[in-house]
Amino acid sequence: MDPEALPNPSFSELVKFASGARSAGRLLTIYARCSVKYTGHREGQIGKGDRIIICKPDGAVAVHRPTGARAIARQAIGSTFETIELDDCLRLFASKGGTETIRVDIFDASLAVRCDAVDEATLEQNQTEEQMHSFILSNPGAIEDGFRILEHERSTPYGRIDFYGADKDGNNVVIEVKQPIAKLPHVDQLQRYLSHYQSTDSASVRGVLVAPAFKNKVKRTLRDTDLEWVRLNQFQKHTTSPHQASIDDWD
Amino acid sequence: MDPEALPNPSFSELVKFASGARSAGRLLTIYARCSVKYTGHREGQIGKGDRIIICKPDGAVAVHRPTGARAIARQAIGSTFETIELDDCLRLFASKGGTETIRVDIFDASLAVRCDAVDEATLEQNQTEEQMHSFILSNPGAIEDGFRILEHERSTPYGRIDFYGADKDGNNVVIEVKQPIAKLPHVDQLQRYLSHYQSTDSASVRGVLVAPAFKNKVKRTLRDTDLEWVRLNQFQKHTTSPHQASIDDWD
DNA sequence: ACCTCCATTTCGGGA
DNA sequence: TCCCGAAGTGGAGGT
Repeated sequence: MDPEALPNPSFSELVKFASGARSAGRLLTIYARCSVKYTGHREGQIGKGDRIIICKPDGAVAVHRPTGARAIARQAIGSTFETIELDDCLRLFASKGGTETIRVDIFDASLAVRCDAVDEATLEQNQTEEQMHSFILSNPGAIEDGFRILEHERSTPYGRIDFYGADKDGNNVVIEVKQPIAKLPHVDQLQRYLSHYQSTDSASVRGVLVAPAFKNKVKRTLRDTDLEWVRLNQFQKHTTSPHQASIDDWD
Repeated sequence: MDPEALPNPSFSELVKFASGARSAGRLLTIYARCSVKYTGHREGQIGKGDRIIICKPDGAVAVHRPTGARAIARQAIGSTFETIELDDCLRLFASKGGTETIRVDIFDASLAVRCDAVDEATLEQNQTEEQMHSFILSNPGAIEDGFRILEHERSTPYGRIDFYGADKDGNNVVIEVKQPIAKLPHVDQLQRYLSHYQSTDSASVRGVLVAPAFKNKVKRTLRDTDLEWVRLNQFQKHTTSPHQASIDDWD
């Protein structure tokens, strides 16, 4: 990654360092006491504190505080980037589309690092809803005996239905799939889809929520509203794993 | 922030450096070629690539790729942290509650940095739902003439209602507030609250969605289901701002 | 101390 | 390009 570190940079050194990183397409990180202000769908600001500012070659910016899993502020991919030296601070400014902006005022920079970074790998995820969809497509009988899929991802004025199908008696069935656990808003979603058919179709349409796990309140609500559920526990997360994950798990 | 940088560390140097950072409550960042694997509600993995690994004193971990506004993997606050030297890699392992784990296998570390970081500032945000709540509390008439608030944040078996009140004719009203724009799931939420009162109360209860903006589909759905909406455009984001934000905006 | 529910934001896919 | 849904964290409040 060939990192260059610049300790205790002056503002003018940092401006040069940053612009060098940008033009070379390098990843830039700055360790500094700074304040942040941003605009966009939301506006917000935060006073001075010690933070790590990451400026990525694709225009994304992330500012991390010393606490919390998430960045305190960020800027989307494709932003353009400026630096300007003011009286008491060095201002980093990134904007996208004119209204989405982030402004980082650096009062005291302790370290700047720029490096190359190549990352071609793609993330693979398990226990996703998409995997449940694939499984159901191949095994419609897992929903119930005789279930047939009529349409996958069917569009309606009230949103896209995961599966539209029919049971062995010819009733139509709306299936909503959830991962990792079905909650109250998911019951609402199923209700919304059903309300479409109940207003347009005369025939009865069944609604089924499919998930590896259900909150108790969800089962009760489903019962109260004449909806059904199917538990596909092969997609359950490993709470009952034979052993806890540990650093020694080899792979 | 008193940063220490350790360029091209060996695995054993890095182990020592990391454990020193941890015991001193310092913020640690590692620039390295690594692969990541995590478990929790979801499981996932990503192959080798150049990334920045941030290990925070509160136990949070974030791994950033050279692209994208978000971290590719993260671990929540309160995790405990181990490092172990294996044959071909240095393994960082953080876990919380036994099932939520992240494992970073470092194959080639280019730089490690540890530093102090103090950040006492609190984030101030505009255009939040909470601000709309305050406004409505002070100006219930903004909902409609004669509207009275009976209860703010009223708990029900189906969730917490933003405002429960009464109109000038004595009808009860359920208010659901949304920022920055009301979407279909928010209509569902309002319906869910209303279904509670429609099953328990004999009197009619009105449902009103309040937001600075509404999707067209939302207005149509509200009309179809005999619900109402109120637009509070003073909380609208500044699309029509007199000037674009720029680096020269002073404050 | 855990659980539940909700606000919030980004990302990806489809229209 | 816009719209919608999936996904994951944090925080507040209740048990």
